[in-house]
Amino acid sequence: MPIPHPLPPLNREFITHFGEMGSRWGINRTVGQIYALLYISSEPVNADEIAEALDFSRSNVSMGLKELQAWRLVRLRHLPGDRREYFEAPEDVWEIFRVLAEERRRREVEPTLSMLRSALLQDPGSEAERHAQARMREMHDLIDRLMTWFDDVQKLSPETALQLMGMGAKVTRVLELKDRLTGRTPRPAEPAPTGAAPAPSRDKPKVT
Amino acid sequence: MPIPHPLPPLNREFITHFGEMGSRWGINRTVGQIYALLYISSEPVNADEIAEALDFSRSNVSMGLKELQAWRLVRLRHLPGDRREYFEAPEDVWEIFRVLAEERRRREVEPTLSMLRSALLQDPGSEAERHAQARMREMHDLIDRLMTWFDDVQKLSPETALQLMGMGAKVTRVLELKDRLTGRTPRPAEPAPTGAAPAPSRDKPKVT
DNA sequence: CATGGTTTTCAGTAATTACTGAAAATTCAG
DNA sequence: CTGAATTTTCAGTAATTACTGAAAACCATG
Repeated sequence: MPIPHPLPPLNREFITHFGEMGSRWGINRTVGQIYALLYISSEPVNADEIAEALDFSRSNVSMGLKELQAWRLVRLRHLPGDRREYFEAPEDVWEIFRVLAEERRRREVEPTLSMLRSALLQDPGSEAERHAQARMREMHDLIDRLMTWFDDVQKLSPETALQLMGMGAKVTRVLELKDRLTGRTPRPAEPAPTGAAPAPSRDKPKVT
Repeated sequence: MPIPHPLPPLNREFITHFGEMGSRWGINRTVGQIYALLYISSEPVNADEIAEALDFSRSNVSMGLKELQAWRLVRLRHLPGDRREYFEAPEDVWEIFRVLAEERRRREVEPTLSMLRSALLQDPGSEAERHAQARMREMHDLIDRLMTWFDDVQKLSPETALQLMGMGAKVTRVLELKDRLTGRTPRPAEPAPTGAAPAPSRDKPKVT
């Protein structure tokens, strides 16, 4: 079943919206639209169909697909008896979200962490630099924690991850209980590793 | 203590990097740089100092600051005996992260959810629309869950939130245990509310 | 309420980013 | 191999976004 032309209003609306959103998140509008189209299609789509449906030039579509492949967001398929390449988005939305986050991390977060780490190794030649470093350390530590946490969640199966989120604030009761048992009141920014605590902090080499 | 001019190399490097990063996340480069400057400054800074330090026109700085205020990322201060306005970033990185996320949610995520919800209410006039709707529902549900979860975390104190993340995968042991107790093996995408389960799923009106 | 200091606005321009068509490269069936 | 089908590249151009200087608006003080 080919892509209807023109696109039905619902599909059109979705695609337009995601083009818009893409551009707000630093992804170019046409790439966003192409992905939206793939996402809502019930079967793989080839480049010509995309160009037709969205009224982009063939070369624009080619570039967009290249970009999406670089982001590992599309699967490439070949239909028997057809030389053209067909593209599709993963079935599972959570998978898409995961890959997107992974890729952004690789491209943007990791370089930022490196930059911060290297800045923290230099010795400050002035008060301005000393203070800047202190701030950078705070930022580094937050990002680092967020990433470690994200690693953990990422390893979970989609179901477990969603379930975990479903628990939300509930989980904190465990923490409150733990705090009461180990007899301290939540205060310091540092997890303050309590010897007897059931969840000793991870021993990532901490830049200090 | 005024901003040194030219900026010391460490500070310069940090600022440049964040300008770059900003643009990759859909925030214009100069706004990113201005914020980086504020972030690493040990005291409030006025617009002229920013223009001087970064070599931007005064009007460009004015627009950048306006933007940052709209994002609620800067505090405005007045120093006694000085008519000019001084700006500063919050002390706490987690607070910055939180506000940023909140604001992006308000501006981009909520409109997307609305769009999806409204699309899901229409009745599909074709098979293409019917399938598109099914995909939209999946996306809606994922975003909705992520947001509910984020709400919960956001309510936590910074310390507790970081602590929670520090636990990471550990938390899942609780889930595994619970699954074993309630005698099911993680499988369905839906949390499948078990009557006796300690954490019954939230009852947000589900678009269906 | 006039004045100098300060911030904001905005039309014009510069810089960047996106898009296109034509041509080159690739791929594969015969 | 050859050539038709398909995809990619890329130089040129269009569209968008960012930035500036000059002027307007604002505002605290004498």
